[in-house]
Amino acid sequence: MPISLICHFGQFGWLSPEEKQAIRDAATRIRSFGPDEDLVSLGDHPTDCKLILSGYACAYKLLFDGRRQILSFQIPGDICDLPAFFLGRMDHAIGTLTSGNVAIIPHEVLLDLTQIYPRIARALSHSILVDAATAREWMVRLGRRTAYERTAHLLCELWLRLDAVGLTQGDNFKLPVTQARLADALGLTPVHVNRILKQLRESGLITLHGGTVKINDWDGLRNAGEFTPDYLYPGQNSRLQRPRSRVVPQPEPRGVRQEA
Amino acid sequence: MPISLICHFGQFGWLSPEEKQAIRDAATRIRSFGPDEDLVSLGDHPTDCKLILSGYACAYKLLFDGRRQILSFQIPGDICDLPAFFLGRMDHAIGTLTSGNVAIIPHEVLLDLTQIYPRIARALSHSILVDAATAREWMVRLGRRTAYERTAHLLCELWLRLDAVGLTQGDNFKLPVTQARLADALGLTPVHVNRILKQLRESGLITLHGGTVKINDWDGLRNAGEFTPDYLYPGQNSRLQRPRSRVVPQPEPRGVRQEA
DNA sequence: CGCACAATTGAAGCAGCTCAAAATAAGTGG
DNA sequence: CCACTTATTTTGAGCTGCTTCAATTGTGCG
Repeated sequence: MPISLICHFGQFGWLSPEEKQAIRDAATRIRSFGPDEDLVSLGDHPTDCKLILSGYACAYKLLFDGRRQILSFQIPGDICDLPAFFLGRMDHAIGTLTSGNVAIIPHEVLLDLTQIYPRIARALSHSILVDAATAREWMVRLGRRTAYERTAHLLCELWLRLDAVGLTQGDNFKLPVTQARLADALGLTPVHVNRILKQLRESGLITLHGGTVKINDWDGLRNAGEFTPDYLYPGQNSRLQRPRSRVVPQPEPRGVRQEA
Repeated sequence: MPISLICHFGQFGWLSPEEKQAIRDAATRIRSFGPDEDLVSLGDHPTDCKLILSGYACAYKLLFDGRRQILSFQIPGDICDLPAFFLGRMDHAIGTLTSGNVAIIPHEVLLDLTQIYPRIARALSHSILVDAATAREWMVRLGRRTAYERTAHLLCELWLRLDAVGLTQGDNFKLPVTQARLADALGLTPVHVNRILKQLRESGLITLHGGTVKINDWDGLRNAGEFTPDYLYPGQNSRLQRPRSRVVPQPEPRGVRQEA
């Protein structure tokens, strides 16, 4: 993906051309990544932000014995290590799911941007808050939904998020994610994910072939997962709509360092 | 709890006396609540924030058939509906667990405060980000830990959070929460929570009587839950330490309204 | 073609659930 | 302060959704 397209996605969708150009200029370089590597590791104190241009990543945490929980999927347009911009330290890791590339934006440059362009600060704030809302729904999914409901729900969420950044083709979307990784996201085993996907196929709700998901029956899938998209704040997250947040974060004056 | 104590807790622990007084003055009134009522409902567009002074509440979401997932516990010092200050709308509900009371702070007053006192803006921002980090650990708990591990982990977290606001007595803390509510937090059934608590008791890790938890074996409990407290950012969350965040949110100029 | 990884299927086990009842605690009105 | 009511905790027994273990089939790629 060319750098000129950096700001066509996600939370930057509703910025002005000037603001988008400022973000493009802020990217000091592009870094490509392969599948299954860590973009950011647990405990890191990054000094830059990574804006995903292409490819998919995920936020995750590990237990000592290797169990892994995926906390969110990171798609083009997402700044995958934005929490560390505010908190200074990563309390989780960011792993890639496919190959792709990211734009590197130094924290200090982003800081300046937020001071010059309040709407950019607003975009970052909004991203943090919508991520938190998505995490809340993720908790409900893990804690109180059956495997079948969970899977249906996640597929709905993925379609909607991908559609917001123009990465769907009608009812289809690419899901270049192994069933083992879906399992890590859903809190299930890979074997069971396989069986559930089979059920969803046999129910006629979806079709799966070659890493592409086709949603055949939107109402059915939405119903199966009891999916309501309000938590994604679609009216604001989408590039089709302008922001209406009343309140947003802005950076403080420089100089205070995070962590001893 | 008298209003003079409002700011002794939680994210306000490290503000200056002047800033604390400003928050005290911002509370237009105190409202008391009983157990098991909604402080804020799903879909609300609150115009004020509710700072818990005493008692316990929780954030939760319901499924249509009544299944409930508790997303976080809200303790004295927490502003339970802070996300709505930024996003305008509640994507979840806040229910009380005990009786208690809250200080009501109108959004517009809080907005002014954040503009006058950047450190207050920083405190709010920090609260949002630590809540998000806590949610990440909550997801791991729900998705990848066994019932025994989950319960041990949650008890560790609760002790630490309560201790940060001075609500522990040594290794003891009051947990005025029914097992059914613990179950909603842990993604389990009440019956199973009961059995797990029995196991924790019989392992000698905790003692339970009359709504009071005593942690007999900190190492054992920490180990059982594989608990590492870094996600709570204890160095900053505690009133014992001053903030070091580099970047914080501040409000934008007034006038832009949230939601159509 | 053949290697490595992913998807699929089967069979058996178990963690946690459901249903049901008893014991204990907590209110509550007299 | 007691008797009565109601909620909560506790325990048992059986069940099931998901897991574990293991083997087979399919698939992308050098």
